[in-house]
Amino acid sequence: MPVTLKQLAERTGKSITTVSRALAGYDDVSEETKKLVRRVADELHYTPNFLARSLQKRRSRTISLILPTDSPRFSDPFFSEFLTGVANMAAECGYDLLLSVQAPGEGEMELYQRKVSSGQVDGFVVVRTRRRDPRIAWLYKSQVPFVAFGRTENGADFPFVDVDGVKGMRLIGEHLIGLGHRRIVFLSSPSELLFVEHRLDGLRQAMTTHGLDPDEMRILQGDLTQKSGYEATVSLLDGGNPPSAIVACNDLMALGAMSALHERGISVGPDIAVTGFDDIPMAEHAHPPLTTIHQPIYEIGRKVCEKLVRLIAGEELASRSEILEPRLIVRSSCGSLRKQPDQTGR
Amino acid sequence: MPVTLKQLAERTGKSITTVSRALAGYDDVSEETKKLVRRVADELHYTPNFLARSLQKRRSRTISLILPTDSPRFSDPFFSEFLTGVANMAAECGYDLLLSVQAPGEGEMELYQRKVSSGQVDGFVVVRTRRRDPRIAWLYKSQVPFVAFGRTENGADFPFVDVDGVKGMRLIGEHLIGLGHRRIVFLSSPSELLFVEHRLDGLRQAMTTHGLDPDEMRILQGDLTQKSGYEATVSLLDGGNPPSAIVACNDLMALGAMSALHERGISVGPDIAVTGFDDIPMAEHAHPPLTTIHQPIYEIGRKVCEKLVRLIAGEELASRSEILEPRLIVRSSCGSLRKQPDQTGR
DNA sequence: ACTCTAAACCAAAACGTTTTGGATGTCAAG
DNA sequence: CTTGACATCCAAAACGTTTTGGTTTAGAGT
Repeated sequence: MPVTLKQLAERTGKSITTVSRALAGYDDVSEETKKLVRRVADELHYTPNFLARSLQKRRSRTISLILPTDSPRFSDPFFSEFLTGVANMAAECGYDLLLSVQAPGEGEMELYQRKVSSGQVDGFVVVRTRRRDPRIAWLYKSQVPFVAFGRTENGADFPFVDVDGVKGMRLIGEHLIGLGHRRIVFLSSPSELLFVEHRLDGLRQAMTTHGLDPDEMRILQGDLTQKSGYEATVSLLDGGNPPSAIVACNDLMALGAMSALHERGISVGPDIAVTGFDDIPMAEHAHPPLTTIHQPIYEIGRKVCEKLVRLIAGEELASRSEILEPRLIVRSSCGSLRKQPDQTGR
Repeated sequence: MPVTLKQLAERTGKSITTVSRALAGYDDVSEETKKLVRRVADELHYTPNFLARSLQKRRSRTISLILPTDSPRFSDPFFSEFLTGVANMAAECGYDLLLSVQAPGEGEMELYQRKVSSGQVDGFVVVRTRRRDPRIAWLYKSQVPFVAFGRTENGADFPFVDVDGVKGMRLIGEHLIGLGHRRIVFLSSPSELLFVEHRLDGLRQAMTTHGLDPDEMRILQGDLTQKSGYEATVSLLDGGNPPSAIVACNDLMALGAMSALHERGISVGPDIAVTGFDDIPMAEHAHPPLTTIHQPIYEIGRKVCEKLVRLIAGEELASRSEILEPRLIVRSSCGSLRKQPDQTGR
C-alpha cells in the first residue's frame, strides 16, 4: 500500500534507477529531473522502504543495546538517563536504537550473535561490563563494532567510555578521612561488575595514603538496589559496633542505608556519614542531601553512541577509549555541611 | 559473509525453495530432507536474514515505543520498569523493541508516520497519553496497530491499559480526610497529561463526599520531577499559611515535597502529611515511607505489549481496554502510622 | 497400457531498494 | 564526417528471503 519507487517512476515517466538516484542527489541526474522527482515524491508522501534499503546496502542503521538484567523489574534512574543520551545521539546521527533485555549467562551470547548475523543491527552499546566479559571478548574477536560503557579486567584495547572510579572513590575516601572518619564500612555488590572493584580500590588507596589499614575495613554485600542497601545496613546496626561512615558503591544503596539509619533514629551526617556514587537526581533531594561522585551519565550515553556511529562508518577514532574525571559533590550526608544551599551547579 | 539459504542449498544438494520450506516445517518436504537441512543449517550456524524475511513477509516483528520527552535528561524509575515489562514480553512473543525519543509537537507525528510507512515497525506502544492526543487520533484513523498506556479525553474506542486514577486518588483523599485533614494542597502538573486530571478529580470527589469544598483546595504546578515538587513546596512554605496535607500527583514530586519540608524542619507525617502516586521502589524507602497508590507498572508493560502483539497478529481482543484497580499503600508519610513495618507486601 | 493421486521437489517471481555497467544523444573539436 | 567528451538516462542484477504455480516420479487403480 505504501508508495514505492516504482510508482514514482510511473508518475514521473522516468526509470526507477533515475528516480532513486535523483532522490539520492547523484549528479548524473539533471536538476530539472531532480526537482520533478522530489516534487512528486513529496506529493505522494514517499518514504523509502527501510527494509529493502537495508537489505541492499547491508547496513541497517540500527544499533542494539541489550540490558543485562536478571531481575525482571529493573528500575534504575541512572540507566534511563543513559538510555536517553544514547537514543538522542542515535537519532541525531540517523540511527535507530533496538532495545532488548537479556540476563547474563545462558542465551546471552546467542542473542548478540543472532542480532548481528541476521543483519538486524550494525553495532552494539555494551553496558554493565563485567570483569571478564564474554560479550566483549566475542564482539572483539568477531570484529563487530561496539562501544562499552565501562571496562573489563584484561585491559583489552576496545573502545569504551568510563568514569575513573578509582579516583572518584579516592576523593570520597580522602574527604571522609579528612573529616576524621576512621571506622568505615563499604557497601559493595557481590557481582562480577568491575566498577565495584574500582571503587573499592579507590577507597583502599585513600586509606593507605593516610596510614589506615584497608584490611580492617568491613565490607557488606548488596546488589546495587536501594532495598539491599537498606537490608545490609539493618544487619550492620544489629551487629553492634557501628562505623562512623558508610561508603556505598552507588547512590541507590546509599539511600537505602540512610533509610535504615533514619529508622533507628540515627542522624545521617552528624552521627554516621553516608556517601554514594553516581549523583542520580534523587541524591540532591535526599535527607540529608547525599555526598557523592557526579557522573555525567547523559553525556556519557551520547559519547558512547557517537563513538559507535563513527566506528560503524569505518572512521578511525581519535581516542578509542576515554576515562572521564570524576567530580566530588559534597553535600551534607557526610556531616561536613549543615543545611547549606545546593552545591551541584546542576 | 553470513550463511545464506543459497549456501545451504548448495551444501545439501537441494533447491533454495526446498531448504526454505524444510526449515519452515512445511509438509511437502520429506522427513529425511528436513533432517538433512536442519543438520547442515546447524553446522553452518545459519541465521535467517531478518531484513530479507521482513521485506518479503511485509512484517518486521518489531514494535516501536517513542518516548515523548522534551527534557533531554529523562530520569524516571517508573518508566524504566515499564520499559522492561514491554521489552520482556516482546521478547517472549518473538518481537523486537525499537526505542526512540521525540518531544511532543513539531516532528512528532512525522516520526510515527515514517516508522510505519518505511515498514520498520508493525505497531506502537503509546505512553504518556495526552488529553487530546494527535498520536492516537492518527494511529486510529490510519488503522495502525497500537496500544496505549493511558487514555485520552474523547473516550475513543482504542485499546489501552490504565489504572483507575480517579478511584486511586479518591482512596487517598478519603484516607487523609478520615485522618482529619482539611487543608489540602494538590501538587499538579501543567501539562495536558490526562492522568493528572483524573487524579485531581478523584481528590475532589473525596472532598465533596465528605462535605468539603474542592474549590477551596490550592493547586500548585510542577512538572512531575522531584525538583519541581521541591520548588513548589518551597514557595508554598514561603507563602505562609501551610496546609495540613500535600497530595502530589506522583511519587517523585511527593519526594521533592518531603525534601523541602525536611529542610524547613517540618516533620513529614505528624506536622504535614504527604502522599504520592505510583509506588516507585523509592517510595518504600523514603523518610518517612511514602503513602501512595500502587501501580503494577511492570505488569502493565507486559499487558500492553501482549495486547499489541495480538492486535498485530489480527486477533480480536477479548477486552480492548482494561482499567486496573488501584491499591492504596498506607505508610507513615501521612501521619497515620509511626515507624511501622512495611505494608506493601512487595 | 492408461489415468489418477500423492509425495517430493523446484524455477521463477516477488518484496523495494541500490549499484553496475552501459546506452543514447548532443555538441565541440579535429 | 569522425571522434571524443559530456550530460542524462536506464535495464538488469543484486541483496536473501517466501510464495506461487508448477513438474517429476512412483505407485495404485482400472
